[in-house]
Amino acid sequence: MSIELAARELPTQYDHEGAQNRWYPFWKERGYFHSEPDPDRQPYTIVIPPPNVTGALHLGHALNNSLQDILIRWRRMQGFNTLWMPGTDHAGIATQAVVERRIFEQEKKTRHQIGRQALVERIWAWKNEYEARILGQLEQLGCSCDWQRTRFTLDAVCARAVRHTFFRLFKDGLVYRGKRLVNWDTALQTAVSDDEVFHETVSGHFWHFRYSVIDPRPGEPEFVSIATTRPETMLGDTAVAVHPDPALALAEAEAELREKLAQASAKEKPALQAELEALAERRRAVLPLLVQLRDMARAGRKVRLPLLDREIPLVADEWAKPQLGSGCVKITPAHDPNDYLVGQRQNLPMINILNPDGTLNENAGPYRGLAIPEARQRVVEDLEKLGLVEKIEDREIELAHSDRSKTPIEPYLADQWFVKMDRLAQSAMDAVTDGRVKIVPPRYARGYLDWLGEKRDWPVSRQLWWGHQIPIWYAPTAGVDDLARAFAGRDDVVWRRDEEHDQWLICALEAELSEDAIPGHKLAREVDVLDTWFSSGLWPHSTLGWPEPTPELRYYYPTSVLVTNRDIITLWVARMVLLGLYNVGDVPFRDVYIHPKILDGYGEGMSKSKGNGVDPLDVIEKIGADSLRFSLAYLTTETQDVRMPVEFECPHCQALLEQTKKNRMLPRVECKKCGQSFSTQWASKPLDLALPRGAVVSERFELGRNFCNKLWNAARFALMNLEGYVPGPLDDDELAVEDRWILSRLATVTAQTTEALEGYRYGDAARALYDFAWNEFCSFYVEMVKGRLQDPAARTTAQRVLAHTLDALVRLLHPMVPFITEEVWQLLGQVAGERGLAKPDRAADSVMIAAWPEADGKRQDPQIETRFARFQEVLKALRDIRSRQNIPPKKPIEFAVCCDEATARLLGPMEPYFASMAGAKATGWGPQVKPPPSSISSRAGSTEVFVDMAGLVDVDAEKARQTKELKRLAGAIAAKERQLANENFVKRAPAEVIEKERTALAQLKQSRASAEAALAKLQTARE
RNA sequence: GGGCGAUUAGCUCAGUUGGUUAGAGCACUAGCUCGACAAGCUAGGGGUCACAAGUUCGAGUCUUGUAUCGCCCACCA
Repeated sequence: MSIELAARELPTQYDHEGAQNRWYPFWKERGYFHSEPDPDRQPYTIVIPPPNVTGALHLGHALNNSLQDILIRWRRMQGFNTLWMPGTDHAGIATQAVVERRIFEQEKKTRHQIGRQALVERIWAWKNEYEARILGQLEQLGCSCDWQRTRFTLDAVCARAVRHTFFRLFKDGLVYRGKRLVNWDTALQTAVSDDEVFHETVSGHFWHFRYSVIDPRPGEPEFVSIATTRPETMLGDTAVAVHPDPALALAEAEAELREKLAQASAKEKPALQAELEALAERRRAVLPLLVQLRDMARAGRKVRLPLLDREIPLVADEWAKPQLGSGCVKITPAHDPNDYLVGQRQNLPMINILNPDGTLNENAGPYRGLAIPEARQRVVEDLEKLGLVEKIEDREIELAHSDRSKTPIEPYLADQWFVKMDRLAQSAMDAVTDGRVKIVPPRYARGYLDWLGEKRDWPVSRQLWWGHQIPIWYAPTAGVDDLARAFAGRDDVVWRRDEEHDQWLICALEAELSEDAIPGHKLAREVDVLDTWFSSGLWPHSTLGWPEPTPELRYYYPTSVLVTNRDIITLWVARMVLLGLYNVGDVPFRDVYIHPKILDGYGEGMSKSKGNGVDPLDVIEKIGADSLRFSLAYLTTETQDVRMPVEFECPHCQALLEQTKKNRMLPRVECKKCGQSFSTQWASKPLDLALPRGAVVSERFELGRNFCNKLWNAARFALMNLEGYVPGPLDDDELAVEDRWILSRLATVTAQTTEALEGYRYGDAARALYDFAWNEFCSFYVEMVKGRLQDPAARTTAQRVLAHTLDALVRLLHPMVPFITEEVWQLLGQVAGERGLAKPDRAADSVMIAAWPEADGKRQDPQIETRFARFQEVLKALRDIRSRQNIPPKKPIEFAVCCDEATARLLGPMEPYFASMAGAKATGWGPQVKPPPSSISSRAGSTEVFVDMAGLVDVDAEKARQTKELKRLAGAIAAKERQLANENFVKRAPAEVIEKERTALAQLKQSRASAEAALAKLQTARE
């Protein structure tokens, strides 16, 4: 069969599924993804932000990984030795919470009923399932990861890095154990970090209580008033605070308010005014009392804590704001972050009243054993009986909730492990400040520096079962000599005194210490595990084999770029920088590229916990990974997040159903149009899964789909026309005008694409290629070359340029659309195995390993591009006239162009193309051209195109158009004349700008004259 | 409360050092099955560039303020 016939049999629609199934295994089998250190080549390395194994990937991940793959594929083609390190994150608390919830739903068992070992086994099973799914999704996306190096943050290699890091930190005194107030999740019974807490407004109350002053002297108040939103915490009160200088504090508050008032808008003023008056009133009414209480506090006076009958001191502390409430505040150091600070400052006892499960402990006296809500109710009732409740207000409260269990957070005093941040944080700040790590876009550096600048110690222990167990053993009874004897000669064991608990802390590097490692004493293993960011913070070097000085570590580290989103700049990026510097002595990556976020149709970020994450799987199945990837790249611009409204496609009637907030995560949906139900990507129960599957799609991906299809058909055209292709050097003298033009454009676009990718400007690169491929290659080059492909004399050169241009285009597009470009590359290889202009070469076995095109500056030809611009203008004018006058597409027309000599010379060689592309025959061009007696005109820049109508004119339509045009011109001329009449403009604007404006005005006037003439002629024609 | 970003066509978004009366995709209208492509081709309609003031010969672009939306951080006994 001839090549042409074979090509004709290719489907007119790109078969994405076939290409994906063909080429991914092909690449993988040939080892293209794999990288080995090679000192002769320059490395280019990316470590994947390891996705959590909590669930399947969504479109946000699809974006993140597409962008990485684009960089990796592009750099690979540029000749770098590229490594893309894949893997997944155990995601400690998140994964454990998901699995615990699942077990509770299905078996009604808590983790304590199941036990540590069994639960961990269940989580491993979950991890295996989702890891496989996630890695499969990455493959479907086309990611060219080095799968042989796949890591998991909890695997043996990463575990070893964790042990070594912790050991070093412990040895250097950078990790310590201490009591701190933590966010306690009473459901999961673990501390959670600030980042795992969200606030929700709930309606609650504000209770005002009285504590009686002990032995009030004459003139002294008998009570102090305090207020709280959590009455039960009063059981843990250890003081009542009043401001040390209430007068000054009030004055300052007033001054501040006045300043605000001075700058406030009229709308805000009344409220501020009222506030100011209230403050003045307070100064009169409350201040004396506060001063008195302050003096009492200084004298060491006490109040009686009701219910528990405890004496607690009055203290003077700035935390008590005289402008708020009664001006006095109860202090519960063990259950409130601010009170905790007061407790530290004032040396107050810290009384913990809670058990880990959220019930009250023995410190709560008679309330012991009650859960918080009951305790709250009882405390209020009992205080009411004592007449100590002043009033109860309704109030909206921003209540902290755990992100994981969705239950309220209790501030809770617990022993935790911390990493000292001062030195480490500083090192990470310096790395960004001095440019060793470059954050793109640069505005994100600020948040990073601010956050690190606080240098808050990092709480790293979690009371979980899923994670890296902290390698610490407690020796409460042993003495320092026992330790020295037991671990004599071992440099893999270090110990440190824990004064607070009067015990030794022992850290072992890799060995597990047995209970009786110290003869005569019992060791207890720390049961807590490390924060998940501890192990992911090591990711860039742990995956490369650290602490071993592996060839990989030496060669690939520091990695080239980290591609991630802004949510985890502090949590993760900052930790990687400081731990990388600490462990390896160098930054983990040169660049950090922060990409946009994918938002759902309601502007909310996609996340697994919110449930609005859309699995890209439906999109890939429906329109292919290439379409998805190209669309995402096209949408990746610098400042704008990507809003991605999605729809369900009913499998019964193909209706598109909007994804609403309500239905967005439902396992089954009922079609509004046909009434039948279908399952969605969230289905998990057999009953739902049995239904036909409705895909989640978004019309926003049609851009990519249409583009891929356009590319596919351009390739089909080329293949159909490469019969008899003979490779050979190109003779520049034989190049037609369209050849020179497309080669010029190709050189420019190649440079633009490369430049855009270098600056992580994906959207620019995608746009440049989209416009070139569609509007230049397809719409003009292919159309213009058709004639020569039928002409035996011109065919060879035309084929060579066509094959070369397609070849280059496919290469440029490969990083974004890997599958279709490979498909085309392989097909092209069959008919044109050797390609290239000056000296054709055998094409690479795969476009994936083909060389990235270099912009050939010598091919850039401004003159030919100007010629094309003129040509395109005239062509558009002709088509415009044809369309407006309803001249049938096939009816030949004749036209003349009135223009200057230079333009005439440019247009001359284009004559045949007017015939082939607009069915129009030129009768003349130049300044001498006179309009035919019956003609329609259209202006294009400085030229005017006349089409000989010979009785075809639709007079009314044309008159309307010319009138409208005249109006537009009048406006434009007026604007220009105004500008040119402005003395300042003429005086100050650069000469070239003025000249440009003058020329433009002259042109506009000329256009107006011809429009008037045309209109006049139409009037006559009518009569 | 502090910080960051946004506001341009019905929708989703581009718009470079300030320089013709502002562009794309989708949607819409009209016409096209001509040997690459109807997921297409050709043409068209559609915008007071959020608002106000300022700088400038000239502002979508720079400055200030206002409004609205989103995100991050902190805090609210």
